[in-house]
Amino acid sequence: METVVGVEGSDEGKCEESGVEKSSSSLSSPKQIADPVVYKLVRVEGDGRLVPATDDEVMEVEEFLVDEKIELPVVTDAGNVECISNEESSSGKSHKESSEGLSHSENTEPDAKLSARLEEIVPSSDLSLDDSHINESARIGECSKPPDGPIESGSPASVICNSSKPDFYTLKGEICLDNLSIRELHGLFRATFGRETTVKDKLWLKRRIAMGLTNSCDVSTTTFTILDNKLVNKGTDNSFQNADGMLTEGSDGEAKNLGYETSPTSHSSQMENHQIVLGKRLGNLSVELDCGSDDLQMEHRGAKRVRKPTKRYIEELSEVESRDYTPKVISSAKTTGQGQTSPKYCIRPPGNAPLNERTIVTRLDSLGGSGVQVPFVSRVRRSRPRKNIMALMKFDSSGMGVAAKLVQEALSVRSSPPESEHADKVLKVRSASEQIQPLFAAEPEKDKRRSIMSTIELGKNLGLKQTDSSEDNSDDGIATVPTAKGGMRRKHHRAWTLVEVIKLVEGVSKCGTGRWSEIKRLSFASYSYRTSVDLKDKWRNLLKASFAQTPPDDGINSRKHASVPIPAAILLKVRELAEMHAQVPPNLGPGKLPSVSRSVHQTRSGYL
DNA sequence: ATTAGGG
DNA sequence: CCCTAAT
Repeated sequence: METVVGVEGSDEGKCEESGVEKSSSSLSSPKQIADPVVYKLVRVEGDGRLVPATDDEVMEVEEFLVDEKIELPVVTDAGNVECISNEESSSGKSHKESSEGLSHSENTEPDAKLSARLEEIVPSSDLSLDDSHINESARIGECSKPPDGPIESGSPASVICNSSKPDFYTLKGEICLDNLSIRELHGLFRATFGRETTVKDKLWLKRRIAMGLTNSCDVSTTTFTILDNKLVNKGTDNSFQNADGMLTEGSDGEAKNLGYETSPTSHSSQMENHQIVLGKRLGNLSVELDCGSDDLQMEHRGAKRVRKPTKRYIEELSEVESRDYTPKVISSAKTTGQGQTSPKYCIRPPGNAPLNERTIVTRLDSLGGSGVQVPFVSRVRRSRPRKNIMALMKFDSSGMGVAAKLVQEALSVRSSPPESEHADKVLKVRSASEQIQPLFAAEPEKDKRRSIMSTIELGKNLGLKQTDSSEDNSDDGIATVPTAKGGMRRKHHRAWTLVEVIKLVEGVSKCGTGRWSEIKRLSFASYSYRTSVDLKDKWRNLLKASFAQTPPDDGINSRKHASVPIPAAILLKVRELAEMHAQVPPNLGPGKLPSVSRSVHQTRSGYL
C-alpha cells in the first residue's frame, strides 16, 4: 500500500505552531523563505519507492492553503476561535485523506504527535446557518461587513481557520453519505472533486467527500451526513478522542464558538447551526511526516513541459498497488531534522494580491533533485502527475537515503534560480525515457485503458510512456486544442465540482456578481483553469438552476448518472445572492423567493 | 483587460 | 464552453 506522506521539513511535532504564524513570519524573514519547509505529499509504496502525491491530492491541500492565505488577512472581528493554522489544516487534511484511504488499518502512526496534530483540524464551521433564511443570508451577501459578523471571512471559525469556504454554511441541504453505495459514493466523489477515484473503501470515500463538501478536515469517522455543507455527526462517534490536547482544543473550541452541540437528532431545526463535531481518532491515521522530500515534478512554469504521464495512471496504480501490498509506511521522514520550521509554503507578500495567484505561493521541490520553487498555482487539478514515476523510481533506487538526500539538497539549496535548470534536466531525462509514444495515444481517458496503460507502465516501467501531447500541457493544466479556426479550445469539459461551485458562491457572496476577476483571484487562485468568464457562465447557470423549479423533480428525469445534483442549500444560497444583487432572472420574480427558504429543502434540481 | 450576453 | 461586442 502506499501511504501518502506529508513531508515536512523541520519540526514535525509542531506543525501547528508553524501554521499561521509561521507563514506570516516567513514572509518577514528571508531566511525562512529561502529555506522554506518543504512540504510534499508523497506516497510511499510498499517497496519503499516514493511516489509523488497526485495532483489532486496535492491540489486539495493546496487549495486550502491558497485560499486560506488569501483570505486570512480578511479576518475581521470574530477572531476568537482558535483554529489550526492554515497550513496545518491543509496538511492535516491531506494526511488524513491519504492515510485513511490507503493505510488506514495498517499504519501506525510513527509520530503520535503529528498525527494528532493532523487530526486536529478544525472544521470550518460556519456560523451562519441558515435557517434564518433570507434575512441572514441577505446579509451575507455583503462583503465588507456582514452585520452578523461571522459570515464570510468575518466568521470566527472561518476567519482564523480560514477555510475559504465558510460562507457556505448557510446553504442547506443534506447529503447523507452513510447509506450510499460505493458506486454512488464514487459518483459523488467525482462531482465533488472532479475526478474519479478507484478507492473502494467506503469510509474513505465518505470522509473525503465529507471533507470536500465541508471544507474541513475534521470529519467524523462514523457517520457522514452533510447538512448545509456541514457535517453532521449523528453517530456516536462524537467523542473527541484526540489524544492531544491540541486536537481537542480545536474541536472544543469550535464547539464553544458555536455554542451548540451537535445533537444527533438535531437534524431538523438545530441543523441550522450545524456544527459538526468531529472527533477523530488518531489511531487511524498513519500519516507520516517526512522531512523535506518534495515532489519533484515540476517543470518550471515557463518551460514547456514535457508530457508527464497522466496522473491518473499514477493514481490508479498506486491505489491498486497499495491495496495489494501492505506497505509500510516509510518514514523517511524524520531524516531531516532541520530545526527550522520553515513553512511549507512560502507566501509572498500579501500585497501581491493583485499578482497572480501564481506568485503567491511557491513551494520547493526537492524531489527533482533540486529544490525548485514552483509556483503553487500551477497545479492542475485534474490528474496530472507532477512528477514522473520514473524519476521517482530512479531516486528510489537509492533507497530511503535518497529522500533524505533530496531533502538536504533542497534545503541546502536555498534560492536557486538556477535550479530550475537542474530540474529541467532531470525532467528531460525522465522524459526521454518516457518519450516513447504511446501505443494508444489517442484517448487515454477510459478507465480501462488507463489501467491497462498503467499496468504496462509499471511493468515495463519505463518502456512506454505516454506522451499524450494533447493532454494538458499548459501550466494551468488545461489542455487546449487548436481549433480549425485557430482558436484554442479546451480539451476537456471540466465539470464543475461541488467544491468549485461552493467557492464560486462564496466568492459571489463576498464580491457580488460581476466582479468575476476578483472572485477568481480570491476563490479560485488554486484553480488555474476556470477563467473569470467561466465563473460568470457558471453563475449564470447556477442562477438558472436555482430559480428553476425543481418541482417534480426528478424521479424520472433525473439522470442517474448525470451530475450530482447541486445541493439545495447551494441553490438556495444562489438565489439569495441573486436577489441581493438584483439579479433575479427574468421570469421568476423575487416574489417567489420568500418561499424559497423552506421549499428549497426539497428541491434538488440543479445539476452540476 | 474585463464584462455581459448570445450561441 | 466559445465568441464577440461593449466597456
